[in-house]
Amino acid sequence: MQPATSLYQPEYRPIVRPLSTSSCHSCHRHASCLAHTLEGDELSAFGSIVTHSKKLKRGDYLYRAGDIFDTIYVVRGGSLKTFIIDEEGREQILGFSLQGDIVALDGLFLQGHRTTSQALETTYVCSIPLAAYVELATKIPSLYHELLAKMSNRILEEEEHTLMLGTKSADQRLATLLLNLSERNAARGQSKFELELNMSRRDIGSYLSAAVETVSRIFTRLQALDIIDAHGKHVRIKDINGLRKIAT
Amino acid sequence: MQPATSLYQPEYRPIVRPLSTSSCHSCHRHASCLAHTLEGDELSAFGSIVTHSKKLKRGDYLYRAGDIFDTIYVVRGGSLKTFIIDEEGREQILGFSLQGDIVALDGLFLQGHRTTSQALETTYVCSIPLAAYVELATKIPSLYHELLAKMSNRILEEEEHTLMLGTKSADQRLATLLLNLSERNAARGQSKFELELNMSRRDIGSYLSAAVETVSRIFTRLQALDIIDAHGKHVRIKDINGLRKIAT
DNA sequence: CGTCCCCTTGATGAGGGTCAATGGGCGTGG
DNA sequence: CCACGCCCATTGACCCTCATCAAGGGGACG
Repeated sequence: MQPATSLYQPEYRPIVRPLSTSSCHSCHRHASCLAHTLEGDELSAFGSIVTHSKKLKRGDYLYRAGDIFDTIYVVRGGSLKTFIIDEEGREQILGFSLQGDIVALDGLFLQGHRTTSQALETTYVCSIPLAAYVELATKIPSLYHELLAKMSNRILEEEEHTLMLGTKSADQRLATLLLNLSERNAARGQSKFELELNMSRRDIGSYLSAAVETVSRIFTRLQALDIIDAHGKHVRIKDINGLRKIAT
Repeated sequence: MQPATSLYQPEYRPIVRPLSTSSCHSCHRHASCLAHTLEGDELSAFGSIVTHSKKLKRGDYLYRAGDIFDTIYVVRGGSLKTFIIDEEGREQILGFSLQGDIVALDGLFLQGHRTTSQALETTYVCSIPLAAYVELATKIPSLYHELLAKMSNRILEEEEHTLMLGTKSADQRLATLLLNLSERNAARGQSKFELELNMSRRDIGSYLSAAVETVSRIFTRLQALDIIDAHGKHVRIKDINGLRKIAT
């Protein structure tokens, strides 16, 4: 397996969908957004409290531990990593947020953010001020339900993450992550087999609770088994069933 | 360190508070309950939708994976373990719920429970039907906020769990768990130094992602260091600062 | 009273962490 | 525009933490 190189030209280019205008009406992503049950006036009201397309460059923070929690974000394009740091400075990546994901659900109504969220590439988000959301929700109760459902789902996600860390070997964990990213790609109408890993190997290691070296070795191993084809950030899944077998 | 024995008579007995009557008004625990901001009529209205003191015996299930999600529970007394099982039957304990804890926040408004919750001892819970809660919340919006805050907190808890699993050694993890249980005891007005571990060593191992044998050995080690005094389920913390040092 | 599970302890080995070294890309500043 | 320094990714060597296997004692429960 080669190291990443800028000389390598992948045949594959991710589909870049046009960014929506500033209206929620025209946003083709609102099926995954908090607004997905809304129509007409309600959608307009919702749209009017949303700030569209805040832009982050790679490395920019969406929010940081200690920040006041006053905004919910929806990823419009790009990706983020969210992590938490303990008293000794040890860092644990909790998840990667892709297009359509809701970010920043911990700390709601509490003392502020405990986690930090950072862009992995140029990223666009919609910002929904919490106060306005809550006020609107008193008129449109389904907004409360949406938020509760998203949070419930976030709990489930983190529980699955714990399950993975607690019960699977490093190989299984990496395979599981690749499959997860593949599924999320597919759910967004993109390729199941072509992944752009904008996070570093170190980030992947942190998410999986494995050392960078271990991650690197497993990539090499998967490549040797002809299950994936990895060139730096770009990974092609060549044998998804083989990958599933390893993930189990 | 001795194995658990029924002949051993601990000097310590947990404080058993009297169970509340069927009214939320007289419940001294509602500071930690979803009702904690309510007073007067609102509290009465809340109380009227709650079924008080459902009783579970050790081993009984509060709910199981696959069950429809229609009720939120608050632990009134006793304790529960909540776990998740993967496709291969591997089990991961996600947490232990003590008096005052809200149980069953994953699966809300989704397809049902993914996890299973089981009593570790004789346990009493209040049951709050979700539909009635939501209806009442449209009149008392603070109920929505309470629930959102609890869920947000649950996300944070699980994130801290992930952080612990990902960054700490087995010794650190067990010490961290003991300190956590100690703090939660203290928050409920009970002893910081006397713990009743109603879960098995295997359960502790699962929660910490460690083998039973490892857990047992660490208990022995902590005992040898004169940091704890463990007799089966009963554990006395003799040197909480020593324990903190190990947990770091 | 037998069976099963829980807890503990010992012996052994493997999975994966750590250390070290190499090569390449990229951002910064001169 | 180039050079330097830094970070990223990979690979090899080594070793430590912890899982696994095995065995024994004790209690709970039918």
